[in-house]
Amino acid sequence: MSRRGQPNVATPGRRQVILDAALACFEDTGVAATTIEQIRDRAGCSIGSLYHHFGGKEGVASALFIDGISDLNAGLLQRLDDCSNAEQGVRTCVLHYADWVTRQPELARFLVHAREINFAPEARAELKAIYQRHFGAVFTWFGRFVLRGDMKQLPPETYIPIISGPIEDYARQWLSGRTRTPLAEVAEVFADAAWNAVRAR
Amino acid sequence: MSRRGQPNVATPGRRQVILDAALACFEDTGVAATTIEQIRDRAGCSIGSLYHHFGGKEGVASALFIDGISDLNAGLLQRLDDCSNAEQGVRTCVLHYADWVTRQPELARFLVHAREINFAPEARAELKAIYQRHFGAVFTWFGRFVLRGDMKQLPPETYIPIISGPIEDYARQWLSGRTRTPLAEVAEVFADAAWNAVRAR
DNA sequence: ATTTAGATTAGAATTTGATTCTATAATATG
DNA sequence: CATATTATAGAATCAAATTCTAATCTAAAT
Repeated sequence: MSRRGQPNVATPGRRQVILDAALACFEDTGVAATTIEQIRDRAGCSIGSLYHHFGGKEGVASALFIDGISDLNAGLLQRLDDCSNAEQGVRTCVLHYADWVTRQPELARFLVHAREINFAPEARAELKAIYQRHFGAVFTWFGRFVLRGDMKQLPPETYIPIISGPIEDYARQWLSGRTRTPLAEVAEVFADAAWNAVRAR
Repeated sequence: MSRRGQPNVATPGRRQVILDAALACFEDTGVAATTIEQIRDRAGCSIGSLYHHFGGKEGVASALFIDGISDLNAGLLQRLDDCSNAEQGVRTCVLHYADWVTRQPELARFLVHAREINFAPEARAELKAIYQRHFGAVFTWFGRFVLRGDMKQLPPETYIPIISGPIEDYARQWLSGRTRTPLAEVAEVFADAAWNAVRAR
């Protein structure tokens, strides 16, 4: 017997199961080194199913990446809503990143190390749109404080690196184990540094 | 005729030829997507030769990475020698990085996007040693200015992210084409920001 | 000058992993 | 309940990585 396929019972969450399995594999083995077979095995699905949903490893990675970035971004915008001045806003950018990375280190590790993935054109386009929307909103939020003279006037493309660069760099180190001090313990230092770097004086 | 191998005339520079070919391929196709065959073809060597020298794509990448980092680090230490106060030192860290990336964008692009590579244990150990030596030297250089009270006293592991994080983040954007303004045009802004973030006040 | 050991090169053979393809079953829709 | 669509399975195929053996070169020793 065992002629051909014996598809499973309906598994509506199959997509998410595969994503979770993939993240776990990436965490264990590294993105580059995990094989489709490992993901398939961990997810308990067939090759066919995996390709049906995602079209390959790159597709799985894209989906994971987009989900992660979207969550990170949405959280920041939410917290900015509660801020009422430039300093609070700047500090929130830094602290939110630290919190988010601390809360989901596996996903954060993936996001950080996935920068190099060759996303397909569609995924790239979607990401570009996400970034544009997000940074558009962030700049709108901060714009008034620059105009009002609370923050230095700088070339626009330099604000994000100045404010977020340091905490992201430190997070990368922490996530890869090169540093032990938890993010929470140094986040305030980075928040201070960011504010000192952009405040009008 | 053409029974077996017909090794070439001695090619002492073979190692470097392969490294150059690899960098060119990585630049064209991306690290993940270039195949051994492409590198072999561009280098004009055999598979055997490539594996003999590097043991595979990962080995080629490691060697390239270590060479690049070493050059970057050495350049900084050299330039720090000419600095005589904390502000000069901090600014030099930023400006040197900007210069270096501008001068060899291909290598820089590789370094930045190679973070995710699964280096072999030996390569990892070598890199760790390189970093320890380098950052040891850098901390020695800056230490006196912290003691003297010219710079803020901060958790030691935060200085590098604060000073170098922003320019590295911007460089990553520039290298991947998401930003047009050349590094040289914004480097001073990042140098100012770095100094403002760490100066005693 | 010969011999020998180690380093370097070559490319066929093998292995491993990615991707495609066809068949089967589940689910939804009229 | 017929039909279309979606989801699943896994064998077959394809492509790339890696191994392996043989040939050639280089340099040191005699």
